[in-house]
Amino acid sequence: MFNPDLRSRVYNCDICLFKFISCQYMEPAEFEKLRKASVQLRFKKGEAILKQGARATHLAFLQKGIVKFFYEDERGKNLILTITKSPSLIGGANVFNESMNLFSIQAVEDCEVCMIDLAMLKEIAMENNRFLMKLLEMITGMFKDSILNFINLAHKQVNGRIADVILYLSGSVYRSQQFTLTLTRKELSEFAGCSTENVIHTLSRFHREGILNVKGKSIEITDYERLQKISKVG
Amino acid sequence: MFNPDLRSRVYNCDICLFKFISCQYMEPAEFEKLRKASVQLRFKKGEAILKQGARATHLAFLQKGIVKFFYEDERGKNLILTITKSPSLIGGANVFNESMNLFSIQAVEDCEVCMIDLAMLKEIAMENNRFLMKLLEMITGMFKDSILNFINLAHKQVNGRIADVILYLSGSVYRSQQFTLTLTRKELSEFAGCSTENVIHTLSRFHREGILNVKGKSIEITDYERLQKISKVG
DNA sequence: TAGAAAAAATGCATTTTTTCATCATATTTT
DNA sequence: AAAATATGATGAAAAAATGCATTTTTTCTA
Repeated sequence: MFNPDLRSRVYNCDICLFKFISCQYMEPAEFEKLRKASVQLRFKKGEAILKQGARATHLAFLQKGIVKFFYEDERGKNLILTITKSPSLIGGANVFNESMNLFSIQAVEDCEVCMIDLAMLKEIAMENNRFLMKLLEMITGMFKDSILNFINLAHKQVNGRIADVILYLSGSVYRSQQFTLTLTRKELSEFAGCSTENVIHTLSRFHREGILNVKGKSIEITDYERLQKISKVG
Repeated sequence: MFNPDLRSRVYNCDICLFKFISCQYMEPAEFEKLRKASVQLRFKKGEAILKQGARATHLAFLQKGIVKFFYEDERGKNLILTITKSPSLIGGANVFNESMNLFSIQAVEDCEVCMIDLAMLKEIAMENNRFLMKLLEMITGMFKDSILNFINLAHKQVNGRIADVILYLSGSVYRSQQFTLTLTRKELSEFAGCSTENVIHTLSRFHREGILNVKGKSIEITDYERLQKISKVG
C-alpha cells in the first residue's frame, strides 16, 4: 500500500536521535503530535536554515550535514559563533525568551533538517516537566559551547586562535586529523575573528613549519603536539 | 517580641524583586519553602560570590551592588564576560546542565546577595511549569547578554571595544553620563580583551579628543555622538 | 598620617595585525 | 569556450597593539 505520509519524508524518523531522546520522556502518541507538527527539509550548501531577525517559529534538528551559526553586524560583516555537525539540536537559542532569531544558521554542506513547530513543542513541554528540563539542558548546552568558544578566542592572538579553530574542526566537526574543509578562508577568518589574509598567512606558516599539511581545502595535522601548544600559549 | 528568624536578615524579603516575580507563579506557602532554603549574605568589594569550578549548589540573586562575571584561564588570565548591577539573577548559568560553575562571580562593590538552594529551587520548579519557564527565560537572558557582549567585542578594534565598554557601563550599570568607576584599568582591559596599557592610552586619547572627561576613576561622557560612532565603526 | 603598596600614566621599542597591490587558480555564468 | 567572478597566495607598507621601564598618583594600612 502507498502511504502518503511517507511521500515527503527525507529520512525515516526511526533513525532520529531527537525522537530517541524525546521518547524517553513521553509516550509515542505524544511524540506523534510533535512529529506531525514537523517537516523535514533538505538544504543545499550555502542555503539559510534560520535567518537572524526573523520570527523564531521553529526549533531545528540537524539530522545530517554541517552548519554555521553566525551573526551579521550592521555593516554586513559576519562573525561565526560556532560550527556544528549532525546530529544536533540547532536554533533553539531564542526558544524561551526572544521571539526573534538572535543569529543566522546556514548550511556549510548539504544538510537534512527537521523543522519542529515551536508552538506545539512548547505546548508539549509545558505538560511534561522532565522533557522541558531535558530541552533546557540541550539548549543551555548550545549556549555554553558558544561562550566557551568565545572565551578561547577572546584573549589569544591570531596564531592561537587559528590553532584553536583547526583543533576544533578536527576534533568536533570532521573528527579526523586529516580532512577536507567545507569552509572558505574567509569563513575561517570570520570564525577566528581576523582578516582573511591573516588566516592564509598563518596557515602557510604552519605548513612551512611542519605543523600542518595544507593543500587548498585539504588539511592534515602533522604535528598535533605543537599545534596544541600554540593553542595553549596563545 | 523578638523574632529569631529576622535576626540574621540583611534586608527584608518584601522588597525583593525575585520574591515579587516568584509570587506571580506560586502560592506564598510555596515561596516560603524557597525562602527558608535561602540565606542572605553581604560581600565586600573583591570577595568571590561564586567560584569557577566549584560545585553549583546555589542560584544567587543580587539584591544590591555590582558584580563581574569572569572566566579564569589556565594561565591565570581573566576574561570578564559581563558586569551586572542589581537587582538581577546571577549565577544560574549552570543550573540546568552542569554541576560545576562555568565561571566566577565577584563583587565589584559591596553587595547584598541572596543565595538560593538549588535543590529546593529545582524541586519547586519541577512542580510548577510556569515558574520553570520564567526561570528559564531569566537564565537564557543572562546567556544572551554575554553572547551579545562577545559579539560586540569580537570584531572591533580596541578603540571600538573601549567605546563599547564605556557605553555599556554608562547605560546599563551606572546609568548616567557621568560616573565613578568601581573597576580598575586592569579590569577594564579584561572586559575589553586588550592590555591594560591600551586601555589607559585609549582613555587618555578620548580625553584629549574631547570625547570623555577622564580623571582617575571619574568618567564623564562629553561627546556621546562621537563615542557611539567609534563604537559602531569599530 | 607616614610609609608602603597598588594603580594609573607615559614614552618608546618591538611585535602583531591589517590593508593594499598583484597575481594565480578555481568556479560560475553567459 | 570565453568572460566574469570568487577564492587563494604572497610580499610590503602602514597601522594597531603589546610589553617594558619609569614616573606619578592614589589607596591602603599599620
